[in-house]
Amino acid sequence: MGIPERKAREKQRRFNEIVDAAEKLFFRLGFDGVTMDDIAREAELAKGTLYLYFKSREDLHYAIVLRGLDILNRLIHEVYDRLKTGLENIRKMGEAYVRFFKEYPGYFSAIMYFDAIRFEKLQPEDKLKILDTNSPLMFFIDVLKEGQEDGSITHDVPAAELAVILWSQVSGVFDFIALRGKILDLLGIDPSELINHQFNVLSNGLQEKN
Amino acid sequence: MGIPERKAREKQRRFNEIVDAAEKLFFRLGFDGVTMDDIAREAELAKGTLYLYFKSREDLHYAIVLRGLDILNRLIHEVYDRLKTGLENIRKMGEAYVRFFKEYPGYFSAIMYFDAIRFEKLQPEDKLKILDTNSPLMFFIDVLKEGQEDGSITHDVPAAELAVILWSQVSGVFDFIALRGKILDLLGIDPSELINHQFNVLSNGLQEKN
DNA sequence: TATAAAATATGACTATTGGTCATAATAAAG
DNA sequence: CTTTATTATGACCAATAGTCATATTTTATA
Repeated sequence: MGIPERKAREKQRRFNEIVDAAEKLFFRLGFDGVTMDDIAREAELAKGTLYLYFKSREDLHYAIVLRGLDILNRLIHEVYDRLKTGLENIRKMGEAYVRFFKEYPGYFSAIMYFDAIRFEKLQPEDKLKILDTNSPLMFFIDVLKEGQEDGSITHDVPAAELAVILWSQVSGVFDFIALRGKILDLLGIDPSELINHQFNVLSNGLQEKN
Repeated sequence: MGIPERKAREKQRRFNEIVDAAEKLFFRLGFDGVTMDDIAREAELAKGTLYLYFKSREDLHYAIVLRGLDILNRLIHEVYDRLKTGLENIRKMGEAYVRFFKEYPGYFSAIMYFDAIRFEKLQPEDKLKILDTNSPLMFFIDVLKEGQEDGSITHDVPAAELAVILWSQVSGVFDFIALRGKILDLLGIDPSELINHQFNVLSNGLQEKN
Protein backbone atom coordinates (compact mmCIF):
# COMPACT_ATOMS: atom_id res chain seq x y z
CA MET A 1 0.00 0.00 0.00
CA GLY A 2 2.22 2.81 -1.23
CA ILE A 3 -0.55 5.19 -2.28
CA PRO A 4 -1.20 6.84 1.09
CA GLU A 5 2.51 7.39 1.50
CA ARG A 6 2.81 8.96 -1.93
CA LYS A 7 -0.17 11.21 -1.21
CA ALA A 8 1.34 12.27 2.08
CA ARG A 9 4.58 13.10 0.30
CA GLU A 10 2.75 15.10 -2.33
CA LYS A 11 0.85 16.97 0.35
CA GLN A 12 4.10 17.81 2.08
CA ARG A 13 5.64 18.91 -1.19
CA ARG A 14 2.77 21.25 -1.98
CA PHE A 15 2.98 22.61 1.53
CA ASN A 16 6.66 23.36 0.96
CA GLU A 17 6.02 24.89 -2.45
CA ILE A 18 3.60 27.32 -0.87
CA VAL A 19 6.06 28.23 1.85
CA ASP A 20 8.73 28.68 -0.82
CA ALA A 21 6.53 31.10 -2.72
CA ALA A 22 5.54 33.03 0.37
CA GLU A 23 9.11 33.22 1.59
CA LYS A 24 10.39 34.46 -1.73
CA LEU A 25 7.88 37.30 -1.80
CA PHE A 26 8.06 38.15 1.90
CA PHE A 27 11.84 38.36 1.81
CA ARG A 28 11.78 40.55 -1.27
CA LEU A 29 8.85 42.82 -0.50
CA GLY A 30 8.49 42.74 3.28
CA PHE A 31 5.82 41.07 5.34
CA ASP A 32 3.35 43.83 4.69
CA GLY A 33 3.95 44.31 1.00
CA VAL A 34 2.55 40.93 -0.01
CA THR A 35 -1.06 39.72 -0.31
CA MET A 36 -2.38 36.18 -0.25
CA ASP A 37 -3.29 36.61 -3.92
CA ASP A 38 0.32 37.48 -4.67
CA ILE A 39 1.44 34.31 -2.95
CA ALA A 40 -1.16 32.22 -4.75
CA ARG A 41 0.00 33.63 -8.08
CA GLU A 42 3.64 32.98 -7.24
CA ALA A 43 2.79 29.39 -6.24
CA GLU A 44 0.61 29.00 -9.37
CA LEU A 45 -2.38 28.03 -7.28
CA ALA A 46 -5.77 29.52 -6.51
CA LYS A 47 -6.04 31.46 -3.31
CA GLY A 48 -8.51 29.01 -1.84
CA THR A 49 -5.91 26.27 -2.18
CA LEU A 50 -3.57 28.09 0.16
CA TYR A 51 -6.21 27.77 2.83
CA LEU A 52 -6.28 24.00 2.45
CA TYR A 53 -2.70 23.99 3.70
CA PHE A 54 -2.65 26.95 6.09
CA LYS A 55 -5.48 28.13 8.22
CA SER A 56 -4.47 31.77 7.94
CA ARG A 57 -1.90 34.16 6.60
CA GLU A 58 -0.37 34.20 10.04
CA ASP A 59 -0.07 30.43 9.99
CA LEU A 60 1.83 30.64 6.73
CA HIS A 61 4.09 33.28 8.19
CA TYR A 62 4.66 31.00 11.15
CA ALA A 63 5.75 28.18 8.84
CA ILE A 64 8.55 30.44 7.65
CA VAL A 65 9.45 31.25 11.24
CA LEU A 66 9.70 27.52 11.98
CA ARG A 67 12.01 27.02 9.02
CA GLY A 68 14.24 29.76 10.40
CA LEU A 69 14.20 28.34 13.90
CA ASP A 70 15.19 24.91 12.56
CA ILE A 71 18.22 26.37 10.83
CA LEU A 72 19.15 28.41 13.89
CA ASN A 73 18.84 25.39 16.17
CA ARG A 74 21.00 23.33 13.88
CA LEU A 75 23.69 25.99 13.71
CA ILE A 76 23.72 26.41 17.47
CA HIS A 77 23.74 22.72 18.28
CA GLU A 78 26.43 21.77 15.82
CA VAL A 79 29.07 24.02 17.36
CA TYR A 80 28.57 22.55 20.82
CA ASP A 81 31.50 20.44 22.02
CA ARG A 82 31.12 18.73 25.36
CA LEU A 83 34.88 18.73 25.83
CA LYS A 84 35.04 22.52 25.96
CA THR A 85 34.23 24.75 28.92
CA GLY A 86 30.79 26.27 29.27
CA LEU A 87 32.10 29.72 28.45
CA GLU A 88 33.85 28.51 25.33
CA ASN A 89 30.68 26.77 24.17
CA ILE A 90 28.59 29.83 24.87
CA ARG A 91 30.98 31.90 22.76
CA LYS A 92 30.72 29.42 19.90
CA MET A 93 26.96 29.39 20.19
CA GLY A 94 26.91 33.18 20.11
CA GLU A 95 29.03 33.11 16.99
CA ALA A 96 26.59 30.65 15.46
CA TYR A 97 23.76 33.08 16.14
CA VAL A 98 25.81 35.79 14.45
CA ARG A 99 26.25 33.57 11.41
CA PHE A 100 22.53 32.93 11.33
CA PHE A 101 21.84 36.65 11.47
CA LYS A 102 24.28 37.42 8.65
CA GLU A 103 23.53 34.49 6.37
CA TYR A 104 19.76 34.28 6.84
CA PRO A 105 18.63 37.87 7.43
CA GLY A 106 15.24 37.07 5.95
CA TYR A 107 14.58 34.38 8.52
CA PHE A 108 15.89 36.59 11.28
CA SER A 109 13.49 39.34 10.32
CA ALA A 110 10.67 36.86 9.93
CA ILE A 111 11.19 35.70 13.49
CA MET A 112 11.49 39.17 14.97
CA TYR A 113 8.53 40.53 13.05
CA PHE A 114 6.37 37.59 13.95
CA ASP A 115 7.32 37.84 17.60
CA ALA A 116 6.62 41.54 17.75
CA ILE A 117 3.22 41.35 16.15
CA ARG A 118 1.77 37.97 16.68
CA PHE A 119 3.07 36.65 19.95
CA GLU A 120 0.13 37.91 21.95
CA LYS A 121 -2.25 36.01 19.75
CA LEU A 122 -0.46 32.68 19.87
CA GLN A 123 -2.20 29.84 21.58
CA PRO A 124 -0.57 28.83 24.85
CA GLU A 125 0.71 25.53 23.44
CA ASP A 126 2.39 27.32 20.58
CA LYS A 127 3.94 29.82 22.88
CA LEU A 128 5.57 27.02 24.78
CA LYS A 129 7.26 25.60 21.73
CA ILE A 130 9.86 28.19 22.58
CA LEU A 131 10.53 26.15 25.68
CA ASP A 132 10.92 22.89 23.77
CA THR A 133 14.02 20.94 24.49
CA ASN A 134 15.25 21.97 21.09
CA SER A 135 14.83 25.69 21.56
CA PRO A 136 17.89 27.92 21.61
CA LEU A 137 16.91 29.30 25.00
CA MET A 138 16.76 25.95 26.76
CA PHE A 139 20.04 24.91 25.23
CA PHE A 140 21.65 28.13 26.42
CA ILE A 141 20.42 27.46 29.94
CA ASP A 142 21.95 23.99 29.93
CA VAL A 143 25.29 25.16 28.66
CA LEU A 144 25.40 28.11 31.04
CA LYS A 145 24.79 25.67 33.89
CA GLU A 146 27.72 23.59 32.69
CA GLY A 147 29.80 26.74 32.65
CA GLN A 148 28.84 27.54 36.21
CA GLU A 149 29.74 24.02 37.25
CA ASP A 150 33.12 24.06 35.54
CA GLY A 151 33.77 27.51 36.98
CA SER A 152 34.08 29.38 33.68
CA ILE A 153 30.85 31.37 34.08
CA THR A 154 29.78 33.73 36.85
CA HIS A 155 27.55 32.45 39.64
CA ASP A 156 26.24 35.96 40.31
CA VAL A 157 23.14 35.27 38.24
CA PRO A 158 21.16 32.02 37.88
CA ALA A 159 21.66 30.25 34.56
CA ALA A 160 18.07 30.67 33.40
CA GLU A 161 18.24 34.43 33.91
CA LEU A 162 21.64 34.66 32.28
CA ALA A 163 20.28 32.82 29.28
CA VAL A 164 17.33 35.18 28.92
CA ILE A 165 19.61 38.18 29.35
CA LEU A 166 22.16 36.99 26.80
CA TRP A 167 19.58 35.95 24.29
CA SER A 168 17.58 39.17 24.58
CA GLN A 169 20.65 41.34 24.48
CA VAL A 170 22.13 39.78 21.39
CA SER A 171 18.74 39.76 19.67
CA GLY A 172 18.32 43.39 20.68
CA VAL A 173 21.51 44.46 18.94
CA PHE A 174 20.73 42.39 15.85
CA ASP A 175 17.30 43.95 15.73
CA PHE A 176 18.80 47.42 15.91
CA ILE A 177 21.11 46.58 13.02
CA ALA A 178 18.28 45.07 11.00
CA LEU A 179 15.86 47.95 11.53
CA ARG A 180 18.19 50.92 11.82
CA GLY A 181 21.11 50.29 9.54
CA LYS A 182 20.75 53.86 8.32
CA ILE A 183 21.38 55.24 11.77
CA LEU A 184 24.52 53.15 12.14
CA ASP A 185 25.69 54.57 8.82
CA LEU A 186 25.20 58.09 10.08
CA LEU A 187 27.07 57.31 13.27
CA GLY A 188 29.84 55.77 11.22
CA ILE A 189 29.38 52.38 12.87
CA ASP A 190 30.11 49.15 11.02
CA PRO A 191 27.57 46.45 11.98
CA SER A 192 30.14 43.65 12.17
CA GLU A 193 32.38 45.79 14.31
CA LEU A 194 29.42 46.55 16.56
CA ILE A 195 28.70 42.86 17.01
CA ASN A 196 32.32 42.14 17.85
CA HIS A 197 32.37 44.91 20.41
CA GLN A 198 29.17 43.65 21.95
CA PHE A 199 30.74 40.23 22.35
CA ASN A 200 33.69 41.76 24.16
CA VAL A 201 31.41 43.62 26.53
CA LEU A 202 29.33 40.50 27.10
CA SER A 203 32.34 38.30 27.78
CA ASN A 204 33.51 40.65 30.50
CA GLY A 205 30.13 40.48 32.14
CA LEU A 206 29.93 36.70 31.88
CA GLN A 207 33.27 35.57 33.15
CA GLU A 208 33.73 34.40 36.69
CA LYS A 209 35.94 36.90 38.49
CA ASN A 210 38.64 35.47 40.68
CA MET B 1 -6.06 89.53 17.14
CA GLY B 2 -6.57 86.59 19.49
CA ILE B 3 -8.75 84.52 17.19
CA PRO B 4 -6.04 82.72 15.22
CA GLU B 5 -4.36 81.85 18.50
CA ARG B 6 -7.57 80.48 19.96
CA LYS B 7 -8.22 78.45 16.81
CA ALA B 8 -4.72 77.06 16.95
CA ARG B 9 -5.30 76.09 20.58
CA GLU B 10 -8.58 74.43 19.73
CA LYS B 11 -6.97 72.57 16.88
CA GLN B 12 -4.27 71.37 19.21
CA ARG B 13 -6.84 70.34 21.78
CA ARG B 14 -8.85 68.29 19.31
CA PHE B 15 -5.62 66.71 18.12
CA ASN B 16 -4.89 65.71 21.69
CA GLU B 17 -8.42 64.46 22.28
CA ILE B 18 -8.05 62.13 19.33
CA VAL B 19 -4.71 60.87 20.56
CA ASP B 20 -6.24 60.38 24.00
CA ALA B 21 -9.03 58.26 22.55
CA ALA B 22 -6.68 56.22 20.38
CA GLU B 23 -4.27 55.69 23.23
CA LYS B 24 -6.98 54.55 25.58
CA LEU B 25 -8.20 51.92 23.13
CA PHE B 26 -4.78 50.85 21.88
CA PHE B 27 -3.51 50.34 25.41
CA ARG B 28 -6.56 48.35 26.38
CA LEU B 29 -7.10 46.28 23.25
CA GLY B 30 -3.73 46.18 21.53
CA PHE B 31 -2.65 47.94 18.37
CA ASP B 32 -4.40 45.42 16.19
CA GLY B 33 -7.65 45.12 18.10
CA VAL B 34 -8.84 48.64 17.34
CA THR B 35 -10.34 50.16 14.19
CA MET B 36 -10.44 53.77 13.11
CA ASP B 37 -14.21 53.64 13.61
CA ASP B 38 -13.65 52.54 17.20
CA ILE B 39 -11.37 55.50 17.75
CA ALA B 40 -13.82 57.90 16.13
CA ARG B 41 -16.60 56.63 18.37
CA GLU B 42 -14.42 56.92 21.46
CA ALA B 43 -13.50 60.48 20.48
CA GLU B 44 -17.15 61.25 19.65
CA LEU B 45 -16.25 62.32 16.14
CA ALA B 46 -16.90 61.05 12.64
CA LYS B 47 -14.18 58.94 11.09
CA GLY B 48 -13.53 61.49 8.38
CA THR B 49 -12.65 64.03 11.05
CA LEU B 50 -9.77 61.89 12.26
CA TYR B 51 -8.25 62.24 8.82
CA LEU B 52 -8.30 66.03 9.10
CA TYR B 53 -5.83 65.68 11.95
CA PHE B 54 -3.86 62.58 10.96
CA LYS B 55 -3.02 61.52 7.48
CA SER B 56 -3.22 57.84 8.35
CA ARG B 57 -3.73 55.33 11.09
CA GLU B 58 0.02 54.97 11.25
CA ASP B 59 0.41 58.69 11.73
CA LEU B 60 -1.95 58.51 14.70
CA HIS B 61 0.02 55.62 16.12
CA TYR B 62 3.16 57.68 15.66
CA ALA B 63 1.66 60.54 17.69
CA ILE B 64 1.39 58.14 20.60
CA VAL B 65 4.98 57.06 20.08
CA LEU B 66 6.07 60.69 20.23
CA ARG B 67 4.21 61.19 23.50
CA GLY B 68 6.06 58.21 24.91
CA LEU B 69 9.42 59.42 23.66
CA ASP B 70 8.83 62.83 25.25
CA ILE B 71 8.19 61.23 28.62
CA LEU B 72 11.19 58.96 28.25
CA ASN B 73 13.44 61.84 27.29
CA ARG B 74 12.28 63.87 30.25
CA LEU B 75 12.89 61.01 32.67
CA ILE B 76 16.34 60.38 31.30
CA HIS B 77 17.41 64.00 31.23
CA GLU B 78 16.18 64.86 34.68
CA VAL B 79 18.40 62.33 36.45
CA TYR B 80 21.54 63.65 34.81
CA ASP B 81 23.89 65.43 37.20
CA ARG B 82 27.01 67.00 35.75
CA LEU B 83 28.81 66.65 39.06
CA LYS B 84 28.66 62.85 38.93
CA THR B 85 30.92 60.53 36.96
CA GLY B 86 29.88 59.27 33.56
CA LEU B 87 29.31 55.78 34.89
CA GLU B 88 27.14 57.03 37.73
CA ASN B 89 25.08 59.07 35.30
CA ILE B 90 24.71 56.14 32.92
CA ARG B 91 23.45 54.03 35.81
CA LYS B 92 20.89 56.68 36.75
CA MET B 93 19.80 57.00 33.16
CA GLY B 94 19.40 53.25 32.94
CA GLU B 95 17.28 53.30 36.05
CA ALA B 96 15.18 56.04 34.47
CA TYR B 97 14.58 53.81 31.46
CA VAL B 98 13.53 51.04 33.84
CA ARG B 99 11.04 53.40 35.47
CA PHE B 100 9.68 54.33 32.09
CA PHE B 101 9.25 50.68 31.20
CA LYS B 102 7.47 49.89 34.45
CA GLU B 103 5.32 52.99 34.78
CA TYR B 104 4.42 53.47 31.12
CA PRO B 105 4.24 49.97 29.67
CA GLY B 106 1.69 51.11 27.11
CA TYR B 107 4.05 53.69 25.68
CA PHE B 108 6.92 51.24 25.76
CA SER B 109 4.92 48.74 23.73
CA ALA B 110 3.74 51.47 21.40
CA ILE B 111 7.32 52.37 20.64
CA MET B 112 8.53 48.80 20.18
CA TYR B 113 5.55 47.79 18.08
CA PHE B 114 5.85 50.84 15.89
CA ASP B 115 9.55 50.32 15.40
CA ALA B 116 9.16 46.68 14.49
CA ILE B 117 6.44 47.24 11.95
CA ARG B 118 6.66 50.70 10.61
CA PHE B 119 10.29 51.71 10.69
CA GLU B 120 10.99 50.63 7.15
CA LYS B 121 8.22 52.82 5.87
CA LEU B 122 9.26 55.96 7.69
CA GLN B 123 10.43 58.85 5.61
CA PRO B 124 14.15 59.52 5.98
CA GLU B 125 13.58 62.79 7.87
CA ASP B 126 11.39 61.03 10.38
CA LYS B 127 13.90 58.27 10.85
CA LEU B 128 16.49 60.81 11.81
CA LYS B 129 14.41 62.25 14.61
CA ILE B 130 15.95 59.41 16.54
CA LEU B 131 19.23 61.23 16.13
CA ASP B 132 17.90 64.56 17.40
CA THR B 133 19.90 66.20 20.08
CA ASN B 134 17.07 65.31 22.42
CA SER B 135 16.99 61.62 21.63
CA PRO B 136 17.97 59.11 24.30
CA LEU B 137 20.63 57.62 22.07
CA MET B 138 22.49 60.88 21.46
CA PHE B 139 22.34 61.74 25.12
CA PHE B 140 23.76 58.32 26.01
CA ILE B 141 26.63 58.89 23.60
CA ASP B 142 27.48 62.23 25.22
CA VAL B 143 27.40 60.86 28.75
CA LEU B 144 29.42 57.78 27.78
CA LYS B 145 32.05 60.10 26.31
CA GLU B 146 32.16 62.01 29.59
CA GLY B 147 32.61 58.69 31.36
CA GLN B 148 35.51 57.78 29.12
CA GLU B 149 37.10 61.16 29.77
CA ASP B 150 36.73 60.92 33.55
CA GLY B 151 38.00 57.35 33.44
CA SER B 152 34.91 55.66 34.81
CA ILE B 153 33.96 53.93 31.56
CA THR B 154 35.94 51.50 29.42
CA HIS B 155 37.82 52.80 26.39
CA ASP B 156 37.68 49.39 24.73
CA VAL B 157 34.69 50.43 22.65
CA PRO B 158 33.91 53.86 21.13
CA ALA B 159 31.16 55.77 22.91
CA ALA B 160 28.74 55.69 19.97
CA GLU B 161 28.96 51.93 19.73
CA LEU B 162 28.67 51.51 23.47
CA ALA B 163 25.53 53.63 23.40
CA VAL B 164 23.93 51.54 20.67
CA ILE B 165 24.92 48.34 22.47
CA LEU B 166 23.57 49.46 25.84
CA TRP B 167 20.38 50.83 24.42
CA SER B 168 19.67 47.78 22.29
CA GLN B 169 20.52 45.37 25.05
CA VAL B 170 18.31 46.99 27.65
CA SER B 171 15.48 47.37 25.13
CA GLY B 172 15.96 43.75 24.16
CA VAL B 173 15.43 42.51 27.70
CA PHE B 174 12.44 44.81 28.23
CA ASP B 175 10.95 43.55 25.02
CA PHE B 176 11.38 39.96 26.14
CA ILE B 177 9.61 40.77 29.39
CA ALA B 178 6.82 42.62 27.60
CA LEU B 179 6.20 39.91 24.99
CA ARG B 180 7.08 36.74 26.88
CA GLY B 181 6.07 37.28 30.47
CA LYS B 182 4.50 33.82 30.37
CA ILE B 183 7.82 32.20 29.62
CA LEU B 184 9.47 34.00 32.50
CA ASP B 185 6.70 32.69 34.73
CA LEU B 186 7.40 29.15 33.62
CA LEU B 187 11.10 29.58 34.21
CA GLY B 188 10.34 31.01 37.65
CA ILE B 189 11.98 34.32 36.79
CA ASP B 190 10.80 37.58 38.33
CA PRO B 191 11.01 40.41 35.78
CA SER B 192 12.33 42.99 38.24
CA GLU B 193 14.95 40.56 39.41
CA LEU B 194 15.91 39.92 35.81
CA ILE B 195 16.38 43.63 35.18
CA ASN B 196 18.53 43.99 38.28
CA HIS B 197 20.69 41.10 37.23
CA GLN B 198 21.06 42.53 33.77
CA PHE B 199 22.27 45.76 35.27
CA ASN B 200 24.90 43.91 37.26
CA VAL B 201 26.13 42.12 34.16
CA LEU B 202 26.15 45.37 32.19
CA SER B 203 28.04 47.26 34.88
CA ASN B 204 30.79 44.68 34.84
CA GLY B 205 31.12 45.02 31.11
CA LEU B 206 31.10 48.81 31.21
CA GLN B 207 33.59 49.61 33.93
CA GLU B 208 37.14 50.51 33.14
CA LYS B 209 39.38 47.75 34.41
CA ASN B 210 42.52 48.84 36.22
C1' DT C 1 -27.72 92.24 11.68
C1' DA C 2 -27.41 89.97 7.24
C1' DT C 3 -24.55 87.84 3.92
C1' DA C 4 -20.53 85.98 1.95
C1' DA C 5 -16.43 83.33 2.65
C1' DA C 6 -13.62 80.17 5.19
C1' DA C 7 -12.92 76.52 8.19
C1' DT C 8 -14.40 72.35 10.18
C1' DA C 9 -17.15 68.12 10.44
C1' DT C 10 -19.85 64.37 8.55
C1' DG C 11 -20.84 59.60 7.02
C1' DA C 12 -21.97 57.23 2.81
C1' DC C 13 -19.00 55.37 -0.35
C1' DT C 14 -14.76 53.02 -2.53
C1' DA C 15 -10.89 49.94 -2.77
C1' DT C 16 -8.20 46.52 -0.83
C1' DT C 17 -7.62 42.18 1.08
C1' DG C 18 -8.09 38.10 4.32
C1' DG C 19 -10.88 34.37 4.41
C1' DT C 20 -15.08 31.18 2.79
C1' DC C 21 -17.69 27.96 0.23
C1' DA C 22 -20.48 25.97 -3.50
C1' DT C 23 -18.88 23.94 -7.53
C1' DA C 24 -15.62 21.54 -10.51
C1' DA C 25 -11.83 18.62 -11.61
C1' DT C 26 -9.06 14.78 -10.55
C1' DA C 27 -7.79 10.50 -8.45
C1' DA C 28 -8.88 6.21 -6.00
C1' DA C 29 -11.85 2.44 -4.89
C1' DG C 30 -15.26 -0.86 -5.96
C1' DC D 1 -17.45 2.06 -15.72
C1' DT D 2 -19.52 4.06 -11.75
C1' DT D 3 -19.21 5.74 -7.24
C1' DT D 4 -16.79 7.90 -3.68
C1' DA D 5 -13.11 10.67 -1.78
C1' DT D 6 -9.70 14.04 -2.35
C1' DT D 7 -7.97 18.22 -4.02
C1' DA D 8 -8.46 22.63 -6.43
C1' DT D 9 -10.92 26.69 -8.00
C1' DG D 10 -12.34 31.56 -8.03
C1' DA D 11 -16.52 34.18 -7.32
C1' DC D 12 -18.07 35.94 -3.32
C1' DC D 13 -18.34 37.94 1.54
C1' DA D 14 -16.89 40.79 5.49
C1' DA D 15 -13.99 43.92 7.58
C1' DT D 16 -11.72 48.12 7.49
C1' DA D 17 -8.47 52.02 5.97
C1' DG D 18 -9.06 55.97 3.59
C1' DT D 19 -11.90 59.56 0.43
C1' DC D 20 -14.92 63.19 -0.80
C1' DA D 21 -19.23 65.62 -1.90
C1' DT D 22 -22.18 67.75 1.18
C1' DA D 23 -23.53 70.00 5.44
C1' DT D 24 -22.64 72.65 9.48
C1' DT D 25 -20.39 76.02 12.09
C1' DT D 26 -17.48 79.99 12.57
C1' DT D 27 -15.41 84.24 11.07
C1' DA D 28 -15.03 88.28 8.21
C1' DT D 29 -17.32 91.95 5.77
C1' DA D 30 -20.73 95.34 4.57
